[in-house]
Amino acid sequence: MAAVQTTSVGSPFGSVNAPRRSVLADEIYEILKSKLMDNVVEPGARLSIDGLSRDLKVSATPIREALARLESDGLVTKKAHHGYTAAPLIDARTFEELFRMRLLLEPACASWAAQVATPRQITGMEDLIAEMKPPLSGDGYESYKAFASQDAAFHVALATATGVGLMVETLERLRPHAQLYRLYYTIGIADDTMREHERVLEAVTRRDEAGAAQAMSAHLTASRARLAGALGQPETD
Amino acid sequence: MAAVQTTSVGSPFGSVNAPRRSVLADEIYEILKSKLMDNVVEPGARLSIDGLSRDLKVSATPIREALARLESDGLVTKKAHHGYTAAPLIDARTFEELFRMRLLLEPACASWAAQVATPRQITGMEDLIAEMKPPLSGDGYESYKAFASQDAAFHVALATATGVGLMVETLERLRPHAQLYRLYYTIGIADDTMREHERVLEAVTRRDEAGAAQAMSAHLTASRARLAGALGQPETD
DNA sequence: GCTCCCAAATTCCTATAGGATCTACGATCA
DNA sequence: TGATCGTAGATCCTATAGGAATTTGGGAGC
Repeated sequence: MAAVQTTSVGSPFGSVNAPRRSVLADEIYEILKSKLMDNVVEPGARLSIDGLSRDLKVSATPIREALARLESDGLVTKKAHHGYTAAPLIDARTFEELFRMRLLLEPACASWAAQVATPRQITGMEDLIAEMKPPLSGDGYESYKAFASQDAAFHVALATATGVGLMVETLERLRPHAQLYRLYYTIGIADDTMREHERVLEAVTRRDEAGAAQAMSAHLTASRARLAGALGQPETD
Repeated sequence: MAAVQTTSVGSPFGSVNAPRRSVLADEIYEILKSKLMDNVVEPGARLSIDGLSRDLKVSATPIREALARLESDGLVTKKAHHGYTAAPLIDARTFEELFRMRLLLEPACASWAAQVATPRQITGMEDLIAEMKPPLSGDGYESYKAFASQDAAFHVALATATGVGLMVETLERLRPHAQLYRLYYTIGIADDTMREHERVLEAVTRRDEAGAAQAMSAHLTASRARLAGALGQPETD
């Protein structure tokens, strides 16, 4: 490795000529996390250390380190002497557990946000809702993924507006949207999500804690009902 | 490394002559996790990869991997080119957040357990309460740690009795007792904890969901009040 | 006495090498 | 024909080596 450490053309990480501010293991971690969250790496797929090392043109050391972190994140599973596997697709039990936890956490989250959200945060959430673009009938997979990402962004912004870091961490750890977005594609998207977000935000904006909680409950209950139909169906993509 | 891989006398992991069933990195992870949870490694302490490598008589590779996992677990923090540091002691803000999250999660947890706990699970929790031994005045640090461990065990058993794996994971992720037990030592222990556990369990046993939730709320509120006094005080050990 | 600079030591980070383990395939035997 | 065994190749796991980055200590200058 050259003494001037730049991420130059030809390196595994694109062509930005900038001094390296992070270490390779961190960058590998982000790349792999992104691929896992986006399901570029299919749930259940083998992740070969040597294969990734060849693909990304780095040694196994940062790969191992990144995979170790991702294991603790719950995004991959490891079996000794067998290697790593992407965490499996959500099953019916986990789906129910996930919504059960969300129905416990997120109405409270909305209620807390109704107490303390700043006008700036509220405006930010309005922007997020305005930017949501439900996929049109016949749109490709990517637009469903983008919509799920926008959906997630609203929920994260709401959690952030509570000012309770542990709430943000707890919800992020559940990774609802990364787990659910493939189900969106299967059953299509209704416009209801955006309207439901708006109702949550309206209650937050008028500092109506109970209303915010109730609106979030309604959103999640409806979301669960919408997605549940997709659980038993094979992928259509 | 010999073809017959045994953890023989003289290896870093004690003197049990048994075939190796796990890999070194996993074992290092458990050792370090234990030291961090038990505060054998002080909060805020540097964790030198080379130092640990020398101490544990293994190469840096499994150390790095174990530390990477522990980073994602939230037990250590890493700064590029500086290395790893044990996560700091709980501060007042985190303390408040922690109880806020617990007051959201654990009453619901108790309520769910009241719905579905098996008689066997209830008996198990009774045993856990019976085994709790509050430290006597003048007892050493270790008995406080043991009590905190018993305290934690009851909460974990209750979460397990809900049958909701995500609830168990979510509470484990918060690691309340590992974070709080040093505060127990500072302010001493009242007998109230055991009585409060008993009240929770009585409500669970008679399937009183609301009663279980209320008893858990009361327990956590009292626990918070008991421990809050210790937060601003310097360590006395 | 304080500050700055430089060199040496230490530590972090990654690549490489080698051994252990697993998997797949072909050959042999009953 | 099916089961078993052996071998080769692939992959996982750990140790070691070397370079990069940071820290530490000592000396010089103000």
